[in-house]
Amino acid sequence: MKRVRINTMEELSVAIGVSRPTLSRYFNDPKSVRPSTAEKIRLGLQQVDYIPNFFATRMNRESTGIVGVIIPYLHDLFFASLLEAIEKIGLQHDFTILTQSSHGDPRLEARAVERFISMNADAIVISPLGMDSDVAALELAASKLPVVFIDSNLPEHLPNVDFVGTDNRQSINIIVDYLCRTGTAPIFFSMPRLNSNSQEREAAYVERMQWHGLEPQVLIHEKLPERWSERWSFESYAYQLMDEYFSRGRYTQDTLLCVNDLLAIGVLRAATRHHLIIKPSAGAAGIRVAGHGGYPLSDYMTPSLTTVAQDVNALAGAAINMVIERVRGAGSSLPSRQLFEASLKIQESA
Amino acid sequence: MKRVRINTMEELSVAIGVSRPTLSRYFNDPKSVRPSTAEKIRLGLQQVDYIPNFFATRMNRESTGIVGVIIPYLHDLFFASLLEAIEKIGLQHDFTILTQSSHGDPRLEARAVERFISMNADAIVISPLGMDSDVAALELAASKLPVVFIDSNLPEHLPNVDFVGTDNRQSINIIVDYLCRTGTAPIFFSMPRLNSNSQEREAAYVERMQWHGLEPQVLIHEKLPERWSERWSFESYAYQLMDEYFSRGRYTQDTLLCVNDLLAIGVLRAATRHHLIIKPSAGAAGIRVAGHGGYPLSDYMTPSLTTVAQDVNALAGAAINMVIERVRGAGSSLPSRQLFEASLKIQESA
DNA sequence: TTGTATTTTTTACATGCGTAAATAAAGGAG
DNA sequence: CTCCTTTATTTACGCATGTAAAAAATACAA
Repeated sequence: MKRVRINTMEELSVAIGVSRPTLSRYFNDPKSVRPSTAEKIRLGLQQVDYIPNFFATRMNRESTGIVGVIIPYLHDLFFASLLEAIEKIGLQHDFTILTQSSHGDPRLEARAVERFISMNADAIVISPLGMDSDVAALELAASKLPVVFIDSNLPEHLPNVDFVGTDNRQSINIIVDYLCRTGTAPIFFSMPRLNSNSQEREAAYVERMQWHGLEPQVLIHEKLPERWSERWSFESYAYQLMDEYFSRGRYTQDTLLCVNDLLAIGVLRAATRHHLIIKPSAGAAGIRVAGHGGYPLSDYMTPSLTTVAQDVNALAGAAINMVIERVRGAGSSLPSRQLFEASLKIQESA
Repeated sequence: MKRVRINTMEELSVAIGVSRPTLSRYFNDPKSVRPSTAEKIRLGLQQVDYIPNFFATRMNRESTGIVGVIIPYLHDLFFASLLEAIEKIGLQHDFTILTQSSHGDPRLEARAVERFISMNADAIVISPLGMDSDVAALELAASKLPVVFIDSNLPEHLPNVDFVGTDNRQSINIIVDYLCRTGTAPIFFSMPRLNSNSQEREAAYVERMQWHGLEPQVLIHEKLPERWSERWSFESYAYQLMDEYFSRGRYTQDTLLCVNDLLAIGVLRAATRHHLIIKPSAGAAGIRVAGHGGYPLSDYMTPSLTTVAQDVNALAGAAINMVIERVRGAGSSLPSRQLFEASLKIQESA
């Protein structure tokens, strides 16, 4: 900790003996002032405690360097790892990453969007809630600054919005193919009123099953919890539902392909509680469970979860690259849509 | 979405027909203008798209309403749930919660602290990295605004910093007592160079074991991963270490009390991979595993994890209350230190 | 040495809004 | 209807910095 407490650049300028604008230029690019001046400032800064005001530095500036990130839910490790990847890559590009969680609530999502607009953020990277998102707020945002959807999309595709996500058709195909090849045909387990991914994956599942000449079977309950937060508690939802089914002896010898890993974790837990035989050897009867997403803790489940892993780093990198392109570029290019392949992760559960 | 695009309050004032300062007062408190004027403004706002500039509104204001939250690590669900609790409670008190993750890196932590100083945040709520934290940066922060440590503390207690945490002595006592009562005495499994909690818990463990007249036994490896991010990957660290031990037949019939739940999850996974008998019935030989923290997914492990659950909501609520007190109050009161009890959560693993 | 071209630095204004002080309007009593 | 009190609105200034334009300093050649 240094000695003198300096609060404004004005104070600093008299303390060091250069004009305030010169300091301003130095902070934005030390090479934009004469080397002797830069050295003088550098030495002066070592004697004092000075931190430029965040708001003032961003008030009258063409680019704030802020990238706002909005995710639906913090306690889903998929989003946590996605966010970490975005933060790390964004940091490398000298962006200031600010994050808001919508807590599964569309009103909070809309508020977060407005907050980033009000900050003149360079761009917004958002994993939208989906069905329930406030489309008007997102449209307003897209009309004012670059918006990149990541991982999930809105039902009605917005113009002027870029998209980075996983190729659900590819990912579902490889997991369906694997499951069909190694045992009974999978039943697709989903949740209603989610985002674009759940719909896309279900459609891809149905299509691929028909391609195999098999009858698609979708397990989905229309009844949803009332509260937003519970609506996104996949694992507990799946556990409760399957616990009931298993008690009645249903689905105990089937292969369940879950729309995401958290659902699969809930299913797994229900299955182990009911002492069901998981991933039976050839010929024997038992249940198999597969997920989708590549949840960070899937390796630590017992049995470890067979899934298709999304490439979080690729998604994050692509999103930041799109932001850079929009910020640098003329901004008149068409909205881009970038899909990444997922990789099959065969473990113990299927 | 509305019609007219309005960018500044100035534009809005001519559009509605009241002066700009009147609008400013209306936004800060609609009741501070005449009802007829308020109604006029309200109607006018429905015709336009206007979002006040975030920076400008916080520039020349006594209180910014911003509470900065800094957590070490996003992909630890304990911190994720802590953060969610803080955000929700903070929101109820009309604070603007901004979050930064230090990604386990003390330089990023220091940068986050400086960022919130530069924003004139009303307060900082931080779960410090601990040993590796930049003390100077935190001291500087504490000299400028209220700082509340949550969950973990620094080795050297800073003056002027409030603390909200779990009563480690109480939590360790109840889990040690339970384990001693129901089977072999626990071995304490920890990681070196963590935060204050690991030291406190170890000390509490040693003390309680001696109180029971038992020999304390601590399992700890001094070798740590080089990279910050890996240093905080508890589950993989624990898995690798215990996998090796189990291969050599060590600890396969002991009771392991882990300093946190993620370590326990790693241990559990190693144990199930080695087909060890977990939580043996009375008399039989086998391993028991207990954690500490109340990790959200501990119910979904197989076997489900026996642990002591920290009260995340209580911690978050107390932290926000301290912030409110510091902001409202004269601010001259002594630093407070508030500890919460944890509750024993007996499940399948011990 | 002087004049010109090329940096650097400074002066002056801008950013969008909060807020104290000054002014105007409304309300009520006589 | 007039005057005074109370409340509401406006004028004027401030916040901490960025940045274009003007002024000064430097560099270099003749």
